[in-house]
Amino acid sequence: MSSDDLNPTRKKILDATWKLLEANPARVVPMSEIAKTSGISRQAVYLHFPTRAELLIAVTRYTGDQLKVDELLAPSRAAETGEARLAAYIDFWATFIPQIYGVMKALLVMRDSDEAARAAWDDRMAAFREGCEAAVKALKRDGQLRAGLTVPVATDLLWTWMSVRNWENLTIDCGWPQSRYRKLMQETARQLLMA
Amino acid sequence: MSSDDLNPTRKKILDATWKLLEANPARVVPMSEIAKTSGISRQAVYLHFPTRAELLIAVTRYTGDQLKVDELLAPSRAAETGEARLAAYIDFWATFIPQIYGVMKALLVMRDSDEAARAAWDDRMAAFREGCEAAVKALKRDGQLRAGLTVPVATDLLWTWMSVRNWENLTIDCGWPQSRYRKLMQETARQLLMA
DNA sequence: CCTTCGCTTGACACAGTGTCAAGTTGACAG
DNA sequence: CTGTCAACTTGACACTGTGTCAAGCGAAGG
Repeated sequence: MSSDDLNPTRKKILDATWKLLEANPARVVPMSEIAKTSGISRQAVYLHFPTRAELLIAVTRYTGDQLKVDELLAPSRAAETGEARLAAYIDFWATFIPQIYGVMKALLVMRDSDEAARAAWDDRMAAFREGCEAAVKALKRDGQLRAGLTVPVATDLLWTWMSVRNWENLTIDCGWPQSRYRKLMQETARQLLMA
Repeated sequence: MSSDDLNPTRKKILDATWKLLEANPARVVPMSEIAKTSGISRQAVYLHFPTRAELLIAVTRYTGDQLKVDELLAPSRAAETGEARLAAYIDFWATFIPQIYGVMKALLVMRDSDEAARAAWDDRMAAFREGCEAAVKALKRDGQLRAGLTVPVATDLLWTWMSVRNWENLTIDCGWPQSRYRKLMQETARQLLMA
């Protein structure tokens, strides 16, 4: 869908932005630097993306398309049991986060000061949340959901526990290798949600 | 200790900043607004706090002093069993976070762009982490720590799970009332850490 | 040949941080 | 009473970054 926007200049900008954000997720990359890296004038960037927020949002969609999210999600969707679905979803997410972290972080930083960025972030998070909810519902269906947990509350828990910020906290701040993150997320999500 | 800095102008600035941050945690409050609210010229603020980061750091210390953290921590420190210590610590934290959220959020926003803010945040978080570690060690001592968890890993888990960002996520984004947050933190921390 | 589209160049307004210099005011010491 | 000093004020400035505007340029296509 959004891959139709294959305008070469636009693509150059998106690629440059992605690259810069991935290289330095914490820093707020100025538009001038994005322009320079794209090999394009600063104004041309504004011609394609009227504001910084719109550029970030477009990059978010772009990375999603490039990474073929739907394919990565297939195993989770195909899972028979709730338990398997949860495991597959966590696996997907643990693979996915590191690849989009730079872009998501940039969006997250803007979220506090920009309405459009907030909406874009919330939209992405809502999609992620749906995945969590589907897993939780599958658990519930199989009678595996821990006593005392309703579907929405369990979804909140899972969604929060697997959030980008927690990934950041555990891998970047605590220095966990990706493998440990993956393993412990599997284990702890079970502890949190299952009977 | 830092309460000795009872210089009235300084205090006015700290109070105004605290108030403004608490009133609107997300927004980046400009120095000019802090000055106006303090009833003082913008330059005078810079006379007391050379940079925005130093002001935020001072406010963080100030709020800690005002809220008598040590007193609030007493029940946790006095706990006999590991389980009681964990429960008391979570209780402390669930009471404490909402009161410092505005200030911590401001520090968190600056953390990504300012070295001093990063250091201040990390310092506060290290203190919080020590509390987590003490609780985890008490659990370990009592043989209550879940099999397969080492003290540092369990500390990372607890610390991450109880983080300011997760509080923000659950109460502000998910809309949980404070009571539910407290109750579920107690419950889930057990699930995560205990045998 | 002339238009139009996509881009460039260079200017500008605006907000916010941090700096600087000169002036005011009030307290306190001699 | 006078002089001094510290704390504060006023008003300017430089700098960075966003977003806007207007004029120009070059190549593709009617």
